[in-house]
Amino acid sequence: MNQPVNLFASIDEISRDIGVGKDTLRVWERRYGFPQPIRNDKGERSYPREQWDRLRTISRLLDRGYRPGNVVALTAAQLDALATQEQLDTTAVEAPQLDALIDSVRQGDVGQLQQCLSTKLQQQGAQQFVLNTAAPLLEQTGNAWASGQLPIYMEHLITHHLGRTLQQAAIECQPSEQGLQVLLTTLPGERHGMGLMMVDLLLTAQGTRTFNLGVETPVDELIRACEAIQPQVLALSFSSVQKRAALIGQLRELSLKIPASVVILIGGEGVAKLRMIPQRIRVVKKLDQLESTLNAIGKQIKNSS
Amino acid sequence: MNQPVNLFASIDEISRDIGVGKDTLRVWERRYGFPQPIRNDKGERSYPREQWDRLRTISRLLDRGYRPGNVVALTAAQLDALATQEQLDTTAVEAPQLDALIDSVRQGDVGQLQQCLSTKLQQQGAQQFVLNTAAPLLEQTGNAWASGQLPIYMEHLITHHLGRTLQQAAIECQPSEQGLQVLLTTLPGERHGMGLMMVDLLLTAQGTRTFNLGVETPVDELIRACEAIQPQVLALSFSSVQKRAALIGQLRELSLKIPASVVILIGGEGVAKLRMIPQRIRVVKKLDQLESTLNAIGKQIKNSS
DNA sequence: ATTTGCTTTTGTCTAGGACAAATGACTATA
DNA sequence: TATAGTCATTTGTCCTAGACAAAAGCAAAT
Repeated sequence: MNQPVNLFASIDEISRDIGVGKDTLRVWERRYGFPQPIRNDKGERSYPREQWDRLRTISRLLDRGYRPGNVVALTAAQLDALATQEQLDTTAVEAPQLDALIDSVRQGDVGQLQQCLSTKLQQQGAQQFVLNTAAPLLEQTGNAWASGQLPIYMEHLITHHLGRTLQQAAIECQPSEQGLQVLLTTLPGERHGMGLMMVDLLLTAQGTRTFNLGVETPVDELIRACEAIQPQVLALSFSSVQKRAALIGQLRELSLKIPASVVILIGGEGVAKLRMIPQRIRVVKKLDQLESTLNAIGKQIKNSS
Repeated sequence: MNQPVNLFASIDEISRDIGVGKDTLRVWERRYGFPQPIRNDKGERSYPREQWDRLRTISRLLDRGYRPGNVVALTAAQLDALATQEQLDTTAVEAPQLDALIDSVRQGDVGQLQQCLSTKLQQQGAQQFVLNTAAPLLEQTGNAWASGQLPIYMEHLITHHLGRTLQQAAIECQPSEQGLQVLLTTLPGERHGMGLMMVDLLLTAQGTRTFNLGVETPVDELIRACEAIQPQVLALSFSSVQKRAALIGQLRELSLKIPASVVILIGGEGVAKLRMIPQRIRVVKKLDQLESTLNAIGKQIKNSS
């Protein structure tokens, strides 16, 4: 009764679920011998549940910087060992409380989640809420999902309510009329909007006026948006970077074509390892550095004007 | 200065932007002779801006029920003729006001947009706001984008603020403790969450308690979610249906494996043409029928208990 | 400690074939 | 007139196997 319902999944489902291209899945099979799906009557790949789970773990490890050649071919046991080790390494400060939160969702009590988030928001204020609750909760949830402890629908549920709370908080902030104007988005390929919303709230709470374009704005559109809105800062969020080359290219294009008066800011876990970043682009490696960075920019602009 | 910046786009960009698979793009080229991208120095397809625009129009027409064989090979002029015709057919009631709204965004005045949405929400109340403003605005925006009148970043901007307004409205509603509980999501492949949010607000405004799982919840996860949350109603939203077969299959699976006590509700533009829908699934073809349908369900459940 | 060059790894693209599901047109039945 | 059944056509997705450039790792030299 509580068994997984779909024992097998198509390459399309797998690809979407773990965020790895179909071509890549096929080439892994060719090169590393894993995954090794059975074929259905049409000759199409059909991935058993167990391989699906394993691929999910692999995908997570790749996000952490491991390389396919070193993890794709590992046995399930080796993989789990690595995964738990990784997870321990990054356990957050407020872990127990967040675990309790996730547990409440696990038991079907969504009201509890919503209420708890609101309470924490009240207690901590917007900025601390983002740094101490929202970000770690997201991380924790992701870990729980990756290790199969949390079904994806619960991750959805948590994400949704977290987003809701963030947005509400942002609406309640009164942006000062004369503060900085920040244009906020992600580049094509980055579908995670959560980081965006956290940044949005952080900035809004600080009195900055934000224009959140949502996810995946094409570069040329972004350039046009800058011309139309004329912000002082353009902030881009990256959760994980798959195509470093494309990204660098896009950044370079931006740095050439965006008016020099606009400060370009990039941040998120995905940019930590990047090199070859064009000069004028400033990197914010951690969320808690955002505020000070922005203050610095504010002063800088004030002085120069 | 106001010219498009990227004169050429890769197959990946095109595919993501217009929502058509890469394989499909290649096979269109083979079969219909369009698009006919030039090749870059690596031999890869490189789509000129003009073909990109044309593909976007085509994609829109396909959503309206046209078939590839009949529209992909058309000349740009023929295509435009068809598109404008289609657009005229569906012009909404409150069009002029909405056009003004879109115009304000076009001129870079986002504050105006946000404020206008809030005002309309206050004036009309949640339900009328969804029916008369949100839904038509989305439609109108989509049309403007498809015909190239509105850059995609503006569509993003509008969508974002609309979503924000909807969520805020939903938060302000007080769900009655004893009303219906509705689980809300989309199936994998349907990435449009806007319909979801509109439905969420409509229901919440009505006193229903909603659990919004966000987009693309896999079927088996959905089944588990139903077991955990035990809602009275499961509502699924579809904006456009690409793979009818897969959808019907998923619906059938749901109808078999979801407890019989749960009413399954599907709605959205995508389901209007569906046949072969399993008996127990109820279809809501238009947003304004949602309220009465849900009331009926509420009574039905009350009587039977 | 940073730059330069070399080797291996890795993701994505290409071509053309195949096939089942979906659609549309046509026919036969109530 | 409407509904159900049959057949041909249309259409999206998957397949194989090869190719290649960009990224990452590593070593040597500045």
